[in-house]
Amino acid sequence: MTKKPTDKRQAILDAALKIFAENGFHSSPTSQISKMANVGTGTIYRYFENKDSLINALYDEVDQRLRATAWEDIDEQAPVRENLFHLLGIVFRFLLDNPSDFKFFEQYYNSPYGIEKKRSQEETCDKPMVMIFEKGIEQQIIKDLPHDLLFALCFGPMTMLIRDQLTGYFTITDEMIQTTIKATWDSIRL
Amino acid sequence: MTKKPTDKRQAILDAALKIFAENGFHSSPTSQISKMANVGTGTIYRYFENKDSLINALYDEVDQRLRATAWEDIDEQAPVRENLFHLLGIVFRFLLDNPSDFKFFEQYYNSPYGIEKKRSQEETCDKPMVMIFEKGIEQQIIKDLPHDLLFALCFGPMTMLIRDQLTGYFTITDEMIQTTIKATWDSIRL
Amino acid sequence: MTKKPTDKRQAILDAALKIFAENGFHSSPTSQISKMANVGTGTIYRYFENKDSLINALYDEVDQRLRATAWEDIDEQAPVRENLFHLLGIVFRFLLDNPSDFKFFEQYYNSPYGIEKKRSQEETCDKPMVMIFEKGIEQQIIKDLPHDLLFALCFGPMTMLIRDQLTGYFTITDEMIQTTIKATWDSIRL
Amino acid sequence: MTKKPTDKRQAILDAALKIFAENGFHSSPTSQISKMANVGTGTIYRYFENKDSLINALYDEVDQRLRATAWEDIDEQAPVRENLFHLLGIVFRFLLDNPSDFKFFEQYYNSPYGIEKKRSQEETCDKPMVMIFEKGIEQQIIKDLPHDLLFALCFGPMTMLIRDQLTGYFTITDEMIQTTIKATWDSIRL
DNA sequence: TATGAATGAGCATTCATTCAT
DNA sequence: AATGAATGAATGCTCATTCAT
Repeated sequence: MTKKPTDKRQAILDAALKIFAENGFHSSPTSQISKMANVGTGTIYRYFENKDSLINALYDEVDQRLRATAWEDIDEQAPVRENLFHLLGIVFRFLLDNPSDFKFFEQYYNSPYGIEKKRSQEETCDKPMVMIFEKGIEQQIIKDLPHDLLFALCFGPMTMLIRDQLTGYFTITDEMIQTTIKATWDSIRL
Repeated sequence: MTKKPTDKRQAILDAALKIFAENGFHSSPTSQISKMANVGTGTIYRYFENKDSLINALYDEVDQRLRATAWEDIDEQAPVRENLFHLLGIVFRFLLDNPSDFKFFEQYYNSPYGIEKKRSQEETCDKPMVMIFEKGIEQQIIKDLPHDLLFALCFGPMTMLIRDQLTGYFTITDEMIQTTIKATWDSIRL
Repeated sequence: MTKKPTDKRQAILDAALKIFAENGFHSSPTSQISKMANVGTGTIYRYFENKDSLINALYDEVDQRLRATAWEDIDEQAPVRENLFHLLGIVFRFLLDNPSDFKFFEQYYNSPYGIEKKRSQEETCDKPMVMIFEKGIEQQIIKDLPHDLLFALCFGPMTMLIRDQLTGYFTITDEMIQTTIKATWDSIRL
Repeated sequence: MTKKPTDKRQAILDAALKIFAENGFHSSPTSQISKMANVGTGTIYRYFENKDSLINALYDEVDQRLRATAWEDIDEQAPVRENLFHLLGIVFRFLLDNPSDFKFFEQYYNSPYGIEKKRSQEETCDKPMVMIFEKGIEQQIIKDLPHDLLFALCFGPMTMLIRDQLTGYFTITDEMIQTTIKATWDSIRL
């Protein structure tokens, strides 16, 4: 049984993610990616128009993965607070466990790519967040603030902590995760 | 009155900051920088050993600028809460008013440079933060958490909001700044 | 029939030899070499790690060529004197007929490359020389001197004459070659 | 008492000789030369039109030095053989003791400079050689060969040995010098 | 469909030379 | 006369992309 075409595409994406996360977009020659993916140099161009396309496709994939994770086990009937704690915990854990995804994301946002992409919050991992926010505001549990602000309050601290951990600055414990989520909750609760 | 040698060095740094912020390190040819700085290509290498040196020197300069701003008008005798609100407000405003500084910083941290630099929190804009944290903890006004975590809680949301604004996502109003700071305070207060 | 990959490598070596011999290593841009070889600039770097590698590979090639020539028609059973005259004649002729090889060699030895290479006499064109020397010494036909000295006595005059001829100083006739070899023989014979 | 202008010229020549001998013409920036000579970068251009001029002037100086050495203690009345042995010994020793001069010379001859200069044998260290050759031939002590050939026979072996020694290949002893001169004599004597 | 050799535009960096002081 | 900051042409090398097989 031979590889399905999808396999090559996926191998390229997987290799690209690792290499981009490690070295940055511009220090990651396509030749290195194709080598790690065990495909020919030209093959990348059969699946992606050019390097930029590959980067954007990779963003979409990582974004999908994160979104799927965020939805995981969300019980729409559960209380807002419980859902938020659950979701933040899952995302936190996911990003810590998938540092390449995190690094790629950060790089993407802080580059011309991210600016062009003009992250559309509605399309990211935040459908459930929106649901939680709206329900929380309606129930007068969460401050009535713009979603963007609530979003930044929820993910800003987490993001900064993970970045610090990845630069070797310190180690995040499970307890620290809970403490952070608790503090995050304090910042948005009414 | 003739140009001091510092002028050229500064012209290079200024040009580099703008171009790096706009295009990223790797899409910013030294030739473009020297052109914008109105100096010869070779002149950059009289002031900086190589492009990496320039980037690191630029980081130091921006860091200095931010640190100086953070210390501004801090009255050590004033209440903790007041000092924190003041400081966060100033930093928020500074980063919004100096988007190139912000973009450069973010890029730097999310690149091999930042990882090598291993941000030493004690040396950044946070001497006053440390003071505030310690005093707040001592007075049982602020949660007794690691400084790193408190730091992330203070600057994470702000950072994410500014990034969003710079990607054109929305506009941050003065009222929003105050709201954010208030929420930030809620996340760390006891 | 298509070009074998070796063709491009060889074309690069050939072009490099001519240009190096003419202008010296440092006045021979890789762009000029690639142009004369009818290949793209980057192609050089598919076959050689960098310019230094190219130079060293070229040395190996020229060395091989000379060595092969020196061995040519050597009849191990023939008398020492006959063998020596034959070999010196062949090498003399070869270097006169291949001035690029000669110039390249001289340049190589009088540069940091040659010093690093630390010419290992045993590995150059001199296996047959060693044989001749040892046999001659054993038969008490040749002076019992260090091989290095015998080597210098054999090739020093020849080298200097060829250099003079290449600088346009005068023309070496076949008779001159024979006279030189005869004199060389006189310097080492017992 | 301040430096005479000549001092600076000489300082530049001295520095250039060392640096050229060590690194080759093209790996010896004028800035490095001026630094070692303790003069300003521009100062070189007050004494020499450009780098090429400096190289040629340096050649002339080294050449003068060698010529002066060769003439040293030559007693025109002494026997040809004695004079030749004396002169070769002095030159051999000089070149061994002044490796920078030797290396510079070799580099010069094996470069486009040397070819342009078209070494005029009459102008080098060989006035005394010519005298010796002519007298020797007249007295039927030396083979009646072209001066060029006699010259190559005299200096070829010496040159090759010194080069070998400088590449670290082996060490030349005083005894070796005498042996070499003796062999050289054998090659040109009748 | 897949490959990887070949390409050449693009970039960091060097260094001979100039010229204002 | 002497200086050294400034210059920019020149060069080695990289890497995204193409295309013949």
